[in-house]
Amino acid sequence: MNIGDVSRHTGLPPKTIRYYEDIGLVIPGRSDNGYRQFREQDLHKLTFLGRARALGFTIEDCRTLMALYEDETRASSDVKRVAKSHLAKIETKIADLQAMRDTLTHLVDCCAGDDRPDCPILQDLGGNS
Amino acid sequence: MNIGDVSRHTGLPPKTIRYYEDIGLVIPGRSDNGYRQFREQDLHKLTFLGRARALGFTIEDCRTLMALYEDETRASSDVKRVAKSHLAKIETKIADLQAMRDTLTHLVDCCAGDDRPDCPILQDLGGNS
DNA sequence: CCTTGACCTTCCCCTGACTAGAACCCTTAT
DNA sequence: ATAAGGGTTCTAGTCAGGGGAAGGTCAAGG
Repeated sequence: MNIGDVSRHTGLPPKTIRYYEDIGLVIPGRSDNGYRQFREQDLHKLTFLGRARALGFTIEDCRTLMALYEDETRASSDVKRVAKSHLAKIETKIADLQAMRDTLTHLVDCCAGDDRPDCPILQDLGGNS
Repeated sequence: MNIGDVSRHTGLPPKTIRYYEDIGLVIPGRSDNGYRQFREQDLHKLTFLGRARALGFTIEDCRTLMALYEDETRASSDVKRVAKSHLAKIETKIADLQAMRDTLTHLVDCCAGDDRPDCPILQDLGGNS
């Protein structure tokens, strides 16, 4: 299977797949003409990576999760720890963004949005709070 | 005022302040010894930038907002448009993160987290959904 | 006068997770 | 023969700075 087919199967851009090879997440074989040859196993790995990335795991987390995935003797607690740690980061990000959103929403609501220069948004940014 | 004092006043690291000069957001003077000399106006600008960045505006947005801030003939609608556009991006990010959080929370809750290898998190990532 | 330590300068490389583009090779169809 | 549509490698760019080296400057203390 060539990289284009893999791309269509996994939804990952070819560039991304090459990048994943670059950093050692997949190691496809090569045909005589130098083209990457992906097996069912590689495709499975890439799908795994795509899903993990879609859940926001970092590449390093993905590396860890893949290792656990392939380790038949893993403990599910190890997986859970990685996931919970990631979850905590997500919660933090959400809270930060919500704080921004609340402040911004308030400011936007206070701004007339007409052709006059008076603007509570700029006033706030300028320190006149 | 030297960069260290400005850093303490604004809360911005010296590196960040130099970076802002680099990209033309502030243009401090220089003393004879080559040190940057910040005036009240520069300090004010940097405070503005710090607040805008804290609200998640991109550097380019900050550039736009600063220009509007200094333009006495601005229309508040221009400011509001920038803020609303940014707000929309924040809302999108929050929604994305919440979707990740919900999925992850569910998976984490389903995972025993013990020393056995069975793990619904890995099962999901592996495509057995 | 000399040294110490805190400050300042520029310079270049590093981050994450790719993406864009250039220059080139391979295969198949026309 | 050539054109289209794969594939390859390589470099450089993104965003918003951070780390650290090599060196200049300044004020206080011995």
